[in-house]
Amino acid sequence: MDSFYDQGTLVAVLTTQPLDRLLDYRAPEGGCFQGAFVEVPLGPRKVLGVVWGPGKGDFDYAKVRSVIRVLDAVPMRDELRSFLERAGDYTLTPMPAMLRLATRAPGLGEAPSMRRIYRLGEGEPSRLTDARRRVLDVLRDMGGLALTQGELAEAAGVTPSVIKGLAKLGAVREEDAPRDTPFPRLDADYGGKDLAEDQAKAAEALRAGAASGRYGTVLLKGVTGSGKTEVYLEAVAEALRQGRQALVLLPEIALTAEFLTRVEARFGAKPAEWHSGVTVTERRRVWKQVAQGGAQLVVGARSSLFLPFSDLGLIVVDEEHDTSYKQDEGVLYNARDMAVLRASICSAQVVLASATPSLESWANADAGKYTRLDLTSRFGAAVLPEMRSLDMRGEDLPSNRWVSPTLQAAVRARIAKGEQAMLFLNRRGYAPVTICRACGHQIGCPHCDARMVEHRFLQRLVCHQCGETIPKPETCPSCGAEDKLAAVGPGVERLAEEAAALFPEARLAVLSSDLFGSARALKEEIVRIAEGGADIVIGTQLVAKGHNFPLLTLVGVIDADLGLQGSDLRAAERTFQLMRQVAGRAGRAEKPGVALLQTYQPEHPVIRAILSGDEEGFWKAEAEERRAAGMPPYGRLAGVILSSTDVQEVFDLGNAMARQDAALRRVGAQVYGPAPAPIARVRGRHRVRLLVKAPKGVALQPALAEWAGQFRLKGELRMAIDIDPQNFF
DNA sequence: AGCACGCCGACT
DNA sequence: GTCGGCGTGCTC
Repeated sequence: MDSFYDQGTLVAVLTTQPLDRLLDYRAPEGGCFQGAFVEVPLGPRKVLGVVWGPGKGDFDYAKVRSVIRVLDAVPMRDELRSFLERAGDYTLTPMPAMLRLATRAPGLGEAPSMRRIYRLGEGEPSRLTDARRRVLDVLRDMGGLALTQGELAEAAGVTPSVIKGLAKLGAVREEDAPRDTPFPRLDADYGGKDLAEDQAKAAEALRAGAASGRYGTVLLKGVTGSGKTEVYLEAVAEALRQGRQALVLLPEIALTAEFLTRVEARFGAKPAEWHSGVTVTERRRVWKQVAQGGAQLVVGARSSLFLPFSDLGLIVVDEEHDTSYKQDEGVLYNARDMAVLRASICSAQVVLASATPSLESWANADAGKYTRLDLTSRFGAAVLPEMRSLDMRGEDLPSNRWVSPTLQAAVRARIAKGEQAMLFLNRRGYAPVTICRACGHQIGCPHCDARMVEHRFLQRLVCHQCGETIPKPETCPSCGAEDKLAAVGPGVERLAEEAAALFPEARLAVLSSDLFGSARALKEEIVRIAEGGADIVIGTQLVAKGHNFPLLTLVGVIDADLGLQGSDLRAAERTFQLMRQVAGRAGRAEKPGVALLQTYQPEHPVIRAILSGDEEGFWKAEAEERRAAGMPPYGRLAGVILSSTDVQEVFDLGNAMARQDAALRRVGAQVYGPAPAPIARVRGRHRVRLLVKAPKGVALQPALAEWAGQFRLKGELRMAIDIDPQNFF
């Protein structure tokens, strides 16, 4: 049970201000509970804080100030407090920053705001006009439910003055109701579907886990279209039956709309939604209702892991391999790992769902830490696509053309049958490089070391690193030559241009994240395509993320080699996941699909693993390589990124850090670098990277903290420590 | 994060 | 002599 502190006793308060320790305050009038959200004086300001525990009493008692007030919010539970502490320890993030993650709700402490609502009253209007009757009819149809003035006026087709008039007569009742209302109850037994045999088996295992009331992690592996979602929704249903809350994490906001519809079909109502696209009032409602138990299910982005659940019993991480679960700015955490941590603290179940699990999760299942459930058969009549490589060394293709004759013929055959074909290229824009044919100059970003990517659609050059855009120059910025700038290499926009020339009668649709102003527009386009509104779909990574295109029977992967090269230790794994997912697009409904992979290295182990469908073989080989190299998940890595506007400064600090590494050597860790980070300049800041590699099982974080703590950061210098780095830039 | 204190260069 | 640059330190 949470402790209570009487008025005047010392309490230690964690604030959202970047202080490196807790501060003592006197408990306010009326006392406060541990975990209470409070407003405290800090110098001349009032700041947000949480009562973290008893005061230490090591500060001059006369100088200790009082908590100003306890905010109107459910006190933070012990479970969330210890989650924040352990997540902060793990990621080496200062506690104030962790608290900020957990308090990202505007007006969190304000008294519940009210709004005026209208329901049917007792009185009879003296004169029943047409407009007045419509209003009363609407309210009668609501069966006692109340509406806001705006809602009522619109539903009845009247102006607000009609409602005001009825209110005066007592025919409708005016009331004040809290704005932050609970979410509609979800019915665990509302719309269950018939499950295929292996789905039913997996669902039963998940239900048993959710009913156990204990911690456990399940890796739910199922090929695209095997019905993973239906299966894990059964785990959600069980958590709801147990009276506990559930959280479903999705990697991409664009996927939530489709998912919400499925939840509604299964549980009869929409769940709470939490991501950057949600309005501020709705965010506050979600935050408060999650704490009060008025939200049973939250669907959200990684930040929803830090919501103040009153009794969280299940966390689903959908597409658990997705790299966007790793935050790469601000607090660097991996939502997949943090989900497991939070679940272990609050005795919840975790479901990691993926068609192509990360090597980490595969290894954890292999080692027996996670339970593994496999869905093998695809739902309905669909079967896995047939996959073949197209050896580009044998294809006759002019330069600046990327669709091989073999692929062209395959596309034509599909269109002729009234089916859809997809051309996949994981490169946004028109051309990745703009080069001057006179002097060889490549146009780069003025602030970063990245090349500017031509976006013909926008008629500009765009830096994919910092977002800088410039109009496409007429003359070479280096030698001044006119009309010599050439677009080199393919992007989806250019691929679309080529496809339009190759297949003039076909209807094309291009799916690239930067062609849509909003998630809604993108969603509409996806629906249009799914309904047969296009013959050829041209897309980037976006298309690999779980949309259902029933008419699609051919996927052509334009450059299967993209991503195989490079120094990224996960390049092979990523390529494997991406290729399998894209290939999984083909033939999800009744029509069997074919996936054709254009490659210059058909004998590459990754390409061969994809084609042979020997996933276990791929994982085992990849795991063996990582084990031999002492790399994650069989060893530990941490990245240190130093940045400054001054190049010399960053390298000086990097070298000093590499030299004074005694704290690291003591635990058997090694430092590599400093090296220019792969993108050595971002938004005008020079970046240098050090990599720390340690054996598995050593206490790496304390050693890193001691090591990094030796160095004082002056002026513009910044240091970010990235535990378990995913992106190697 | 803010804000105050404090120690060195160009102004009335 | 003083106004102000931002480096350093403190906030219960």
